[in-house]
Amino acid sequence: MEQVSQQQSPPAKRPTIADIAKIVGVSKVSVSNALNGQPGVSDATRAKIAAVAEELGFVRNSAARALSGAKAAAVGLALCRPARMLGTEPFFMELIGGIEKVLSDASYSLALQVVSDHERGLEAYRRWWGERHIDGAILVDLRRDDARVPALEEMGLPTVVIGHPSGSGRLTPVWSDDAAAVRETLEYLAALGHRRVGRIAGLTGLVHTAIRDEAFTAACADLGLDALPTVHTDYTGEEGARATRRLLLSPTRPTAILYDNDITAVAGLSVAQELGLSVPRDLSLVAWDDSPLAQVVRPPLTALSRDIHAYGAHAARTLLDLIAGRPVTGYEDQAPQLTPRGSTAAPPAR
Amino acid sequence: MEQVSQQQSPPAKRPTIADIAKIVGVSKVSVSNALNGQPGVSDATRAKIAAVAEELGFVRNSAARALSGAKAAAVGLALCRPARMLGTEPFFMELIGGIEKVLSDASYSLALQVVSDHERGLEAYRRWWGERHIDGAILVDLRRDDARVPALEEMGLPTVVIGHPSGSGRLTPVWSDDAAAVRETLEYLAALGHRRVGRIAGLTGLVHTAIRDEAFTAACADLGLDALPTVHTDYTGEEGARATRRLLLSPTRPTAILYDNDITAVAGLSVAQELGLSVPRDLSLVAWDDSPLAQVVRPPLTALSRDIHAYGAHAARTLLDLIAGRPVTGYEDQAPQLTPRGSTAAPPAR
DNA sequence: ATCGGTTGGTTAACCGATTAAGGCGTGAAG
DNA sequence: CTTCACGCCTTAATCGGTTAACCAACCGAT
Repeated sequence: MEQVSQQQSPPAKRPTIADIAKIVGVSKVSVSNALNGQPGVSDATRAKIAAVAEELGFVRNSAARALSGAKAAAVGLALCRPARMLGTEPFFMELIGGIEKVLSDASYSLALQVVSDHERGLEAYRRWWGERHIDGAILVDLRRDDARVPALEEMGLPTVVIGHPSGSGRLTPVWSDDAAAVRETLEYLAALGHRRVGRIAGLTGLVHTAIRDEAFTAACADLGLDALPTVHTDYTGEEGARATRRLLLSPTRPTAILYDNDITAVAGLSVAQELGLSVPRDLSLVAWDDSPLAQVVRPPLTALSRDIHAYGAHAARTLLDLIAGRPVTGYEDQAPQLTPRGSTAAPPAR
Repeated sequence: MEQVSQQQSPPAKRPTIADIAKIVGVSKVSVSNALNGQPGVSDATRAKIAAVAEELGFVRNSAARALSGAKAAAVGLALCRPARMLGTEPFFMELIGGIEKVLSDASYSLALQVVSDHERGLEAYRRWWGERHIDGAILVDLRRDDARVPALEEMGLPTVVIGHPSGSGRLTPVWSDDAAAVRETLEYLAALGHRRVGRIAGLTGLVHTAIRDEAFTAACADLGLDALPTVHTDYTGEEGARATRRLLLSPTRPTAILYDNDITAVAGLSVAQELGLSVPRDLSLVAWDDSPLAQVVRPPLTALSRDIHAYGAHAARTLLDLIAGRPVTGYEDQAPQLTPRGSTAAPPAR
C-alpha cells in the first residue's frame, strides 16, 4: 500500500481583524466591536465589516481572545473510568450527547479527558483551569467525601456536580431523586405480591449508590418486605452474573431483583435462564437506566428510565448560567420513571 | 431545597512567568527557556526557577503560548451521530478511550463535539482550526465520497482518518482489514457446514459497510455459499430485530447470519428465540465487535473482536506524528479476530 | 595580546484580540 | 452662544508567553 498521505500546512496566513480593518479603512477596535455586536459602530460600517470578514473567511483567534481576558468558551469533563469499562455504559455517551447539545448551541466546546482515577481527573481540571482552557467544569461519579469537591471549590472553578446535593459541598448540584425511584419500584413489586427482594448495586463508594442503598432498606422496612443484603458490583456483566448467581442459589432466594444498571440486569437475566428460572414467572427483574439494551433482550426488561440526554443538557445549561454569573441554585431533574415491561410479574405461588 | 451553591471566582491572580522572573531575579525569557527545557540557562538557575514555579503553583497559560505561534496541544474529534444513537455504540467510547490515553500521555487534550450530521462536523473542524484550538483532527464514520475529506485537505489541517485508504484521499488513514475478517468468518461458517448465510449490515453510505458488503458477496461466491441479499440498518436494536425477522421468515431462511455490530446481533438473537428457533442449533449468529454485551447474553455471541482501544491509540499516535512533522504513511491495524462462542454451530440436518 | 567560540543571560518586538480612555463632529437643551 | 450629551471612531495599553537579536563574560588557542 503505497500511500502518499503527507500533508503540509501551507504558510497560509489566516486573516486577522487587522487585515479587515485595513481593507475597510477603520481601526482594529471598530472591527472587534462590530464583530462582537458591541455598540459604537454605525450600521453601515458594521455591514461593510461583516461583508469583508465573510469574504476573507475570517475566524476569531480564540487564543488572543482568551489572552485578553475573555472567556475560553469551553468546559471540561474528566471521566474517571478504567478505559475497559467505558463501552459498557451507555449512560455516559448519552449524557455527553446532552451536554454537548447545549454547549454547541452556545458555541461552547467540551474538553474531554478519560482518566484512570479521580486524582488524575482533578489534575486535568487543574491544568485546564490554570491554562484558562476552560471556563467551567462538570463533575461526575461523585463519591462520598469526594476530595475533588473541596479542591474545585478552592480553585474557584465554576463547577456543576452531577450528583446529590448531600455530596456536592458548595458546588452546584444537578441531581435526580433516586430514592423516590427506588421507593416507586418497591411499591410496585410489593403490589405485585413480592415479599423477598434483592438488590444488585454499583460501586460502594459512589454517593448515588449509597442513597439507593439506604432508600432500598428504608422502603423495604416501610413496605414490610424482606430485603436481602445488597450486593455491590463494578457494573460489569461478569460481576452482575456472579452476584445474581449468588442471590439465586442462596437458601433465601428472592422473587425479584433490582439492578443498578442495565448491563448487570441483562447478565442477571442470562443467569436466571441458565438456572432454569423463567423470567418473569419465577423471578422478576428491574434494571436501572433504560438503554436500547434493556428493550432488545427477551423478555424486555422493566426499567427505571430517565431522559439522560435531558439530564446532561440541564447540567450544561446550569453550568453556563454559573459561568455567566447568573444566580444558580442547583437543579433537580425528574426522578427516574418506572417503565414496566416483560421482566416483572407476580411472584410464583408458594 | 435551599441550596446556597453560589461560587465566585476570587480575583486570584494566577502566577505568570513574570512573577517567577521577579522572584528569581532573572528575565521572563530565562524563565520561559528554563521551563521549556530550552538551552541557554544554567542548571543552577534552572533549578531555582523550577522550584519557584512549583512553589507558586505556576501553570502555563496556553492561550498566550498559542498566541505566540506555539501548538494548541489539542486535537479535535467531531462525532456525527444523532444523539439518541450514541449510547448504543460501545465502539466509540472505547475508541475515545484509546485516543485519549495516547493524547494525555503527550499532554494533549481532546476537543469533542457531537454533531447531528457531517456538515456540522465539518464546521466544527473549521472553527477549531481557525481559532487554532486544535493542531490536528481525527475523522470517523468515513463515507463514500465524503465531502469532509477534500475540505480538510484544503484547510491543511493535519488529519487522521479512521477508515479505509480507498476513501481517505490524501489524508492519513488508519484502518483494519474488514474484508479479511468477513472472509475468515465465512470460511468458518462454511467449514461448519452452512450453505445459506445472511448479512445484516450498517448504514449504506459508510465506506466500511461497502467494503464488508463486497467482501461478503465475493467470499460467498468463492466458497460456493448462497448469499442472501444484505439488509442495511441504522445499527439500532429495532432495525436489527426487524431485519432479522424478515430474513428468518423468508422462504429462503439462512442458517447463519452475520451482523455489523453487537446491538443488532443481540436483537437478532431475541427475535430468533421468539420465533422458536434455538441458537445455535437452528441458527448461527456472528456479531461484529466484541463488547461485554456479546458475552452477557445466552448463548454468548460468536464475535469478530478487535482491540478498539488500541485502534484509537494507533490513530492518536499517528496523528501526533503527523503534527510533529514526522513522516507518516498510514497504519493498518490488526484485522478483527473471529472469537467463536456459543452462538455458532453446525446447521441443522436438512 | 588578540581572536573566536561557548555559556548564560539580556532587551525589544510581536502574536491577535480586548478594554480603557479620549477626540471630534452634530444636534438639542439651557 | 454656550454646554452637554451622544454617536462613532481612534489611539494606547494590556493579556502572558515566544522568538530574534544582541551582549558580556570567560575559555582556550593562536
